[in-house]
Amino acid sequence: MDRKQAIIESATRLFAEKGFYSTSTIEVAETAGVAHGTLFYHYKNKEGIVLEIFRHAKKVYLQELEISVANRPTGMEKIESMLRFNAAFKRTHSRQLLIFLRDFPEKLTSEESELKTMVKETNAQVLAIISRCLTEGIEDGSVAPVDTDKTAYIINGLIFGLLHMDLLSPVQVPELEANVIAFCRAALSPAVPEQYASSQ
Amino acid sequence: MDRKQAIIESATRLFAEKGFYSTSTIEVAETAGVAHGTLFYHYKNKEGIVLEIFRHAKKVYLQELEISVANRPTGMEKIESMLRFNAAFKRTHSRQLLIFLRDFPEKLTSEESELKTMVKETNAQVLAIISRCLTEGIEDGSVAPVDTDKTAYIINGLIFGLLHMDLLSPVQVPELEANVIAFCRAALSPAVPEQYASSQ
Amino acid sequence: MDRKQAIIESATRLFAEKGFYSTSTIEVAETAGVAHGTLFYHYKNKEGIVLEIFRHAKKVYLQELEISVANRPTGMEKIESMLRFNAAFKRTHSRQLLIFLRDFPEKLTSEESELKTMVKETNAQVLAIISRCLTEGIEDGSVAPVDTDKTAYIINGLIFGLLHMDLLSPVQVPELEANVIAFCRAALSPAVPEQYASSQ
Amino acid sequence: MDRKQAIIESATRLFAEKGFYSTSTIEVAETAGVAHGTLFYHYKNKEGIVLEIFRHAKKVYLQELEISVANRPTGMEKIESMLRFNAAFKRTHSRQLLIFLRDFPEKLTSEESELKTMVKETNAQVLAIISRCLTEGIEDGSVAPVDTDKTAYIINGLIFGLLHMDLLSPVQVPELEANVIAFCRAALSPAVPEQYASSQ
DNA sequence: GATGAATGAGGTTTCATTCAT
DNA sequence: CATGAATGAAACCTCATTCAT
Repeated sequence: MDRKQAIIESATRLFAEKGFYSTSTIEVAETAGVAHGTLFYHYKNKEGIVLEIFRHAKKVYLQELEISVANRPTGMEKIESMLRFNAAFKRTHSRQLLIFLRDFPEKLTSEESELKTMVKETNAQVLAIISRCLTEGIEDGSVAPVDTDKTAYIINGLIFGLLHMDLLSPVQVPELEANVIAFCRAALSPAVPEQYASSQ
Repeated sequence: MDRKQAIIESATRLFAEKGFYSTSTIEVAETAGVAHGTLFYHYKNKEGIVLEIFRHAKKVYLQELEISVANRPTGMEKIESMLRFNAAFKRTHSRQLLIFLRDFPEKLTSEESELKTMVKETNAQVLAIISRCLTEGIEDGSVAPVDTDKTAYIINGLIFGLLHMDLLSPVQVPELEANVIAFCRAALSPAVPEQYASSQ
Repeated sequence: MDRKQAIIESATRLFAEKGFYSTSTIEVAETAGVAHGTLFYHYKNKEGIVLEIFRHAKKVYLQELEISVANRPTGMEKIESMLRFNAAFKRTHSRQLLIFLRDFPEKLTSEESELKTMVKETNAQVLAIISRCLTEGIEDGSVAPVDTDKTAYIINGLIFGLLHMDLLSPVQVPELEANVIAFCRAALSPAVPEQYASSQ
Repeated sequence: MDRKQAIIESATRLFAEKGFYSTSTIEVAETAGVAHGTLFYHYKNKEGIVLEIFRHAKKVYLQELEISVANRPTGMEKIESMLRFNAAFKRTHSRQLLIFLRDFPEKLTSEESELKTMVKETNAQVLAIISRCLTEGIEDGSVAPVDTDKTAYIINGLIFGLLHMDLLSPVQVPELEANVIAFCRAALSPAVPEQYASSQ
């Protein structure tokens, strides 16, 4: 039995259920079936455990995000695919996302932690991907000529905000995937519908 | 000087700068120039202090939000005005928003606290306002015939996500106000531009 | 009952008996009859407790050392009086001295602690006092013309070394007070005894 | 490379630099380039490592100390030679002495350890050597008729105290070798200078 | 209304040592 | 001979809250 992996699994579950700060390292050890000290043999810190969780999630997220936008004919379809992927990722990795959204904002403004660096990197890559899709969309005519960088921030904000509402808000959020896609499609489509464009 | 008010002011500043959980009640008392015990004479507990901060911010936010959408001719313009108001509120109440965004996600999924109730109420009201604006917009022709409830969630998510990025994300976010308005306007505008609509 | 004082008294006893590092803060609290947390209300640290012990001992030591050398007619008699005072202080403050000699060498080479500063100051003052006595002794003819600064180091080293042996060495040290005085007197006396000096 | 020796060398360096208690066994192993478990294969425990260091230093010290006093014509010259040797040993074995002076006082008052026995033995031998030199000096007329045992304690205390100041004190200690010799010579010389003694 | 001394539960981390391989 | 994963005891310290004055 791999103790290192058992620790990660217990931690992911407990942190998601009870919160990082409300879960004691003793609980993690007990749930994983290892001695308390074993945690600190394998990971430097309590934070080290959660970093391992995030490192893995980040890697999977970025890899699959890249795949989701590849092999789509137009920029608009790439954006759409990306939105779909995000909705799917929320379903498969809700625990990791929940831990991150709920428990780490605090770290992000204060200390210069490894977490902060990871978030910064992930953010930058995601923004770059969105921006690239928009640029392609503008070139292939599927997207209106918007400021690609700023629009990337907006789409990223939209994804993040909906994720946050879904996982953390005390209000019940309905299924929005189709509507979000329609919303973005409408926002990004060239202003003049094609059937009219030809008549100009 | 009013001790009760001094406590709130110190707390707002310290919680915003250092985080709610990283600020001890003793620090709040010292900064406010009152004895430690005085905090608990005026407020039930540490959370009571932050609740007072939020209660006030909530009241101001909802009042001014209502005002911002009143007296606008069309639904679309109400939405626009609301977006503008949010950007302005972010500037005037960044500390309160920061405390809320950074430090309270934890409470929102776990306990059935007064905070949770407050957030639920505020959320519901904001969603209702947006939804109402959209309905009016559809009626007056300034907004495309969308599902008003779901679109309200989307717009709310967008606002929240951008707010979050701006205040908490380690990446530097550019000024997006005008772009956000353009984005939403494009997303919500009736598909057929007016000049063509008339020719149908 | 003064809890702050009770803590100091228990700590002095326990640290002397068992050593600073082998005494837990819980033990100190229990012995003093206060809650564990009370230690940290009154003192910043475990180290803070021992610093308080030293601060007091330092003050008493330097004050009484000054008194012991005042009002002695010659420099040689001042030195003698100082040696006597040191022997007496060893008897009245053996616990404080023991704690210091046994448990703090470690701190003195590494960190830039308050303890280090205190030791440095005390050392400098003691050296200055000895040096001053020697200078006076040379002027009044009771002390041979030695290098006062270096000799002050030597006498200080002698005092310290004997103290250390007495309190810490596993060998049993006999009563040496009179012999030490004779030794120093011989070392410092002008080379030519007075009865012969006149015949020159 | 000899693992056992590598461990001793790393330990000597680390213990001297960082202190025995602040150096973990894992650090010693890493620095020595051996596995953690290897330490406990070769030495019973952490203390066993330092005992090995001291055993060697003790042996060298006593051997060379004996040599330093042999073949000197008078008792006084033996004492002088011994003082010189101590100053030299301080230079060649500062690390071992530092570890001993700084980190082991604690052990010396409490447990009945092998270390305590070693110190006791060393101490007794050194005192015996000094005492013997003094006796010889008294017999050959180079030393005043002092109580040899007690004076041996005093000289030992002086050597130890100066060593301690030099290696551990936060104050900068000047070069004192010549002065210490002069001090002891003056203290031990027969009171009546020879030119007068003959005239009696 | 205001104080501040006192509490005590709770949490993270360190580390020498063991032992199966 | 040598390893290194695993242990678990022990320690320090923080802090919101209480309550007698």
